[in-house]
Order: sequence, then C-alpha cells, then structure tokens
Amino acid sequence: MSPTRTLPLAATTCDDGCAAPGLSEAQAETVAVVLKALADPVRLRIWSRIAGADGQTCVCDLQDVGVSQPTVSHHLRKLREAGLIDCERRGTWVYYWAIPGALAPLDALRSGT
Amino acid sequence: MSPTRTLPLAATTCDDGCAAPGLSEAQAETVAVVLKALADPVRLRIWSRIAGADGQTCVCDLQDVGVSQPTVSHHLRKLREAGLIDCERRGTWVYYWAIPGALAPLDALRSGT
DNA sequence: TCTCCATATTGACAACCATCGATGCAGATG
DNA sequence: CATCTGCATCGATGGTTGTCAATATGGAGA
Repeated sequence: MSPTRTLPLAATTCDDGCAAPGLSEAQAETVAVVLKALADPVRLRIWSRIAGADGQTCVCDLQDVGVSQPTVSHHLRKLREAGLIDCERRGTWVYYWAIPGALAPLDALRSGT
Repeated sequence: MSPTRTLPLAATTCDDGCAAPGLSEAQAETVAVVLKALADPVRLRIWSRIAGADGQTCVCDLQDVGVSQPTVSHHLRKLREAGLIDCERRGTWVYYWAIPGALAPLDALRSGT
C-alpha cells in the first residue's frame, strides 16, 4: 500500500531504447536441454567420438575417457535422454550413433530469434 | 595378481575399426566452460537479449525474466566469468554487451577435430 | 546349465547450483 | 549531509549432478 505517487513521470528506466525480446521461455528450455547434455567435459568427449565416427561406436571403445564404466554408462544415458544419440544391442556389444540434426536447436544461439 | 592368461588372443574388443580420437581433454574442458554458462534457461534468455541487442543492454531491461534481482545479478556474473559478456557502469546504470567471438569454441561441436 | 563377459542399474555421497531475502555500496539528487 | 535508487554481494537452503562400488541383466559359449 504505497501512498499515491504522482511524480514517476521521468526516467524510471534508462534510455537505451532496448526492446529485444530474445528467446522465449519455451525456446530457452528446449535449447537448454541440449546444452545441459553437452555441458560436461566427459560427455563432450563421448559425444565427439560418437558424432565423429564413420558409422556406429561400440561402448567398449569409450572406456578410456578417465571415468569408471558405470559413469560412462550414466553419461550415455544422459545423452540418450537429451535426444542426441541412440543405441542398439547386437550380441554382446552395444552400439551408439548420433541422431542427425540433434544439434539444430543450437542454431538459435547464432543470432536473432 | 591374475594368473598367467594365455588365451586373450581373440576378440577382446569389437571389430568396428573405431579409432576416432574426438576432442582432447583440454579442448573438452574449454568448450564445457561455454556450454555450462549457457546451459540454463534463464541465462540463455539473458544472453540472447544481450547478444541480440544493437548496442549495449541496461540491467534494468533484464528484470522481467521471472527471477529476483539478485538472481539476475548472479547469472550475469556467471556469464561474465565464462567470458561471454562484459560490463561497464555509467552513472546510475550498468550496461552489458556480448564479447565478440565468445561462441567460437562451440564450432568444435560441428564436426571433426 | 553353468560360467564369463559387456553393459546397465542401484544406492550412496560429496560437490555444485539456482534461488531468495537481507544487506551493502556507489551515484544521483535534494 | 541525508536520502533514494540501481545493482552487487552475502548467507542459507533445497535440489541437482558426477562419481564410484556393488549388483543386476542378458547374451555367448562350454
């Protein structure tokens, strides 16, 4: 209950003429999902190997990134939940590949809208 | 102390001929700094406004993103510590702008190397 | 069926993080 | 000098996350 103010007529804001709306809340949420999935050094290296591979990548080829086997599995699940990779089991081994266009949301960072 | 094994001759690994080195540990660390800074919906919206603005952006124009003023300040600090933005105080108000080329490390995601 | 191997899941724990209210600080203004 | 305002910092808190040891799962082979 503030008293009746009659004088907030002048400069309640700065005059930089800013009106840029930027990303919407929904857009930001979508992009953040991808960014969060990649925002870890270990996951980044795993992703770069899978995405940079010619075909598919066996999990057994990802065990030299410096963390334990369960941790690698944990990171693979995170990348899968973010829609960046998918996998298939063939016999004893499990193979992962990058989902095409999964990084498309990141284009929203490049400039407007 | 495992006993002398003489038979690990066959298939200890799969045969997908994978040899992709992917990002180095140092590279991953660098890229992850930028990704971590942007991997939050609120920071993303703040960044998109600052980076999308014509000139500089006054903090007072960033107070409508849905969090308290101290939280906005906290996010601005995170972005600054990550080298994405810089600021300057002019009189009563503080103005922020995007550091050119700050997103360059993200090019490492696009393909090889 | 019994064993072995590759991978996933579980449970626990320490570290980190986003958020807010309260407070501090620096210009501007009277 | 006193006060107001815009922004930053502090301290606390609940939630999330990366990590590992232990265990489960499921296919292959003896």
